Amino acid sequence: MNKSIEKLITTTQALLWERGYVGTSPRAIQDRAGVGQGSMYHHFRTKAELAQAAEERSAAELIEEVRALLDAPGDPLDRVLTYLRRERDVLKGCRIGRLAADPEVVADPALRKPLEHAFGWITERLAALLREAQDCGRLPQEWDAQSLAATVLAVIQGGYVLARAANSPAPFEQAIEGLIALLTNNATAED
Amino acid sequence: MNKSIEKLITTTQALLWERGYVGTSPRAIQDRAGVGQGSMYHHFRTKAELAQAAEERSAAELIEEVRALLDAPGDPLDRVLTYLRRERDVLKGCRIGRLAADPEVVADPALRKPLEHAFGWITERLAALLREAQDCGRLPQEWDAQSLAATVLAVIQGGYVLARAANSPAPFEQAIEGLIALLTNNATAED
DNA sequence: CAGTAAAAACATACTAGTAGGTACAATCTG
DNA sequence: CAGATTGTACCTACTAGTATGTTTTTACTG
Repeated sequence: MNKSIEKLITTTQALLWERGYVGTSPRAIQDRAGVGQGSMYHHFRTKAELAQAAEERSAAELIEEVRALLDAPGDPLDRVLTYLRRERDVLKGCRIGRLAADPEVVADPALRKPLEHAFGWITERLAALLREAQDCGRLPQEWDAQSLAATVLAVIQGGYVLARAANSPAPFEQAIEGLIALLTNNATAED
Repeated sequence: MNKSIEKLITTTQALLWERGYVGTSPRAIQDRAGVGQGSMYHHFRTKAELAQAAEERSAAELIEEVRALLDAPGDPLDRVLTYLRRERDVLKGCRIGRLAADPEVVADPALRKPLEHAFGWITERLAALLREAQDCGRLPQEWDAQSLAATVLAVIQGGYVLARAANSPAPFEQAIEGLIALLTNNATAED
């Protein structure tokens, strides 16, 4: 067990979430982690390398949380709705989506990969559930599950953006409710 | 006409879009604008003051562009769909939404206000059109137009996030197509 | 099992360059 | 020529490290 490495990664995760990649300085990481400069640069050669480790951890944690919700037993569409209504610290935003705003993250393949992986995984998992929902007759067969999955994830990510712009969770909640109305009151609802 | 003021504002608009508030330094603004430090600090007392002017300009421009699209003649729902399919430089993201990621912007009321104003205006305008669409019978009356408007805007903003994370416009386009399917293939479609 | 060698871990000092300004003199412009 | 504008110098603090020295572990030998 290396205590310093662990502390550096969790601290960097927190700072990346709060302030993004450009807004997070090595010094801020060291101070908050209570780890000296020499230590930090011993374990991680650059800020980017440490950020990458932190991103990978955050992506894995997010995937694990979403997997737990979406793998639950029950009706597939209901599980998607549960995921949509999941409790969130809305104004804090998404630990992964936040990083997509940083040009340095998007430009560096190593820094961008964890984002692509997390969002790719969630989209695929949602698409699979939505296809199940189509097979159950709860969604029209002619809809494209893959596109719909992207829509679901986009509403969440966009909801965060609107909420932070308004400094209020209300737009997030409205966006979610609007999507739920769209998903539950569709052409198959009258069967 | 003050040439320096104009150049400073348009340059800051561009830099805020590209790099956000934290990532934009006074020096970078001066260099790209070709304006000296003395000039800049003569016209704008702080970086925040200049950023605010740039944000207000960007918000006004965005509103004007959206207004032009949404005020066009024709069926209200079709106008929303046209807005959704509008051409965009997807990987560049939204000039306003990008700033919601910056904690310093969200924390400062003066810097946050233009975002709240722009998104508030667009949401209201969309909600009005969606209500019209309900009155035309193209959307179910029981849906809440305000929530739906938030959903539409969230899909766009979230689409940008997903696209940048994937370094590809594809997730954006999928999210839009999914939303269009939801909006056009609903319970009233069988009337 | 003591002793030691090597490596891993941590700390301190230093660096060139940038962030976000202030102070003030010089220069336009009406 | 007064007031608006601009250029230059300067400031303190921070960024992203490098360089170097000091402990602390671990691993092996006799």
